[in-house]
Amino acid sequence: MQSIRDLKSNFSGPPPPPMAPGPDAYLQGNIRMTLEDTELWKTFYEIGTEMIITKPGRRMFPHCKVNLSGLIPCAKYVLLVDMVPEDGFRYKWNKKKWEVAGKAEPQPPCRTYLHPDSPAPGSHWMKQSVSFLKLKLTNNTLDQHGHIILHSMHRYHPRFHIVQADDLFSVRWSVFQTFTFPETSFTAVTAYQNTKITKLKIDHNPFAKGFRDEGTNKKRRANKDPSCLEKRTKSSYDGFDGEDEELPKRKEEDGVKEERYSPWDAEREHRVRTDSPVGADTRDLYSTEQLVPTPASYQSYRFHEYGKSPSPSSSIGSSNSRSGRSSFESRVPDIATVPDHDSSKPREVGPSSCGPQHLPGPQDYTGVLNMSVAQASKPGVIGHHIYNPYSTEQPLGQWGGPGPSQYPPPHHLTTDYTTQAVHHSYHHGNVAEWSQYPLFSYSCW
DNA sequence: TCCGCTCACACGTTTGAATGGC
DNA sequence: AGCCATTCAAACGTGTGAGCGG
Repeated sequence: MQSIRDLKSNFSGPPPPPMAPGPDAYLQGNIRMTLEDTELWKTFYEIGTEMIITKPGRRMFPHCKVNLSGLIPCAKYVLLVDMVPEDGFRYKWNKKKWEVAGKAEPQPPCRTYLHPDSPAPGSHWMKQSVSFLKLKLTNNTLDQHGHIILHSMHRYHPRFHIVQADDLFSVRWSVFQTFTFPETSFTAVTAYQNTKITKLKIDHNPFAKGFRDEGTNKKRRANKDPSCLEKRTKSSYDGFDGEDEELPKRKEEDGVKEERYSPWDAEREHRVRTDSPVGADTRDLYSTEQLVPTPASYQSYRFHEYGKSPSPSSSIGSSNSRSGRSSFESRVPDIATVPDHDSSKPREVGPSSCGPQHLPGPQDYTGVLNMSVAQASKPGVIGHHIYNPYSTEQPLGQWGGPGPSQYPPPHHLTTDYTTQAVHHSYHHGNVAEWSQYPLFSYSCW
C-alpha cells in the first residue's frame, strides 16, 4: 500500500499540464489521462470512499470521468474500465474505522465495462471529458446485465484501459495502456458504514438532494418520530462536524491532512505485515501497460515515459507484464456496456485531418467478443448470448488459487511481444497481483 | 445479539415525447 | 414544413429504515 506520505505528495503534485499536447506528442505515444473531479474524489478518499453495490446494480458516486490527450486524432480507440481488488482482505467497519476481517472471498466473475462510445477516434475522446457515469456495480454474481460484479466489504479501485483498435474485434491484438488513480479506490458495501461518507454523498450527489438538511425532504422527515429523527441526525453525523460550507473551504487547504486517513490507519499497518493471499512478490507486475501481441512496428510510437503522466499519482512503478501467450488467442473478453447505448449523442462528424469520421452505431459483436452489449433491458434484443458468469468454464475461486484450467499459463500477455514495460502511474504497496486480475477474464478469452 | 443484506419507500433528477409558437 | 422552447409524465437514481437470515 502506498504510504500516506507518498499519497500526499501525489495529491499535492504539480498541476496537470495542458490537455492539448504538442503536435508531436502523440507520435511519442504520450497518452495522458487525468481524472476529473479530483478534489471530490480526494475528499471521499480521505474519509474512506464507499460505493454501494446492489443486486440490480448501482452507479458509482463520484463517478469516473477522465480527460485524455496524446491520442492520435484519427486512430480509433476503445476505452475500458475494470475493477481491481486492492488487496486480499475482507473488511469490517468497527465503530470509526475499517479493520481487516479476514481473507477476501473468491473473486467474483471478472467484468470489464466498455465505454459505449467505443470504438471512437482519438479526436472524439480528446474533445471532451470521458464519463463512465453509467457504469454500475453489483453484488449479484449471476448478474446478466453486464454490470461489474464486486464483493461487499472488499476494497477495489477502477482501472482504465485505452486500446487502439479499429473495432472490438481487434482489441485483443492491440496494446493496452492502463491508468489508475489512487484516490478512486473504494470499499464496496451494501449499506454505508461511515456516516461521513453518507453525508458527503448526500451533499454532492444531486439525486440525493432530498436527503439534505436544507429544508427539503420535509415530508419524509415529518412522518418520522421526532425522537428517531434526532437519533438519526445525531448518529449519522457523529464525528463529522463539517457543514456544507466546509467542503469548499477544505479545497483551499493545501494537500491532504494525514488524520483524514484515519479510517484506514490500522488496516494499512496491518496489511503491511500481513501476507496477501495473492502473494506479495508479484506486486511489481502491476503495470501501467498491459501488452497484447501486436506487430512491433505498430507499437513503436506507443511507449512513453510515464514519469510525465499528469496522473495525480504519477510515480514510477515497475516492471513488465509477463505473460504466456497461450490463453489470449482463444478467449474473448467479457465486455459490458450500458443498455442504452449513447449512440444518439453528438458524434464526431465534423471535418478533420482524418477525413470523414463515421462513428459506428451499436455494433453486433456477439459471437466474436462474447460481450454482453447489454441490451438485456430491451426485449427482443436480448436474444443473443449473454455472458454467464457461472458457466462451467469459469468456476469461482479466482483468488484463492485458480485451477490450471481456469488460468492457463500465467498470463495472456507475453514478454515476447513487449518491447518495453511501462511503469504504472502509481504503485501500491500491496496491490492485487496483476496476473490474478487480467484485463479480461480468462473465461472470456 | 450482532452483522450484513434486501426491499419498499419517498423524494429529486433526468429524459424524452408531446405540444405550441414562430 | 421546419425549428425551437416549454411542459409534463415516466423512468431512473438516491439514501433510509425496517425486516430478515445466518
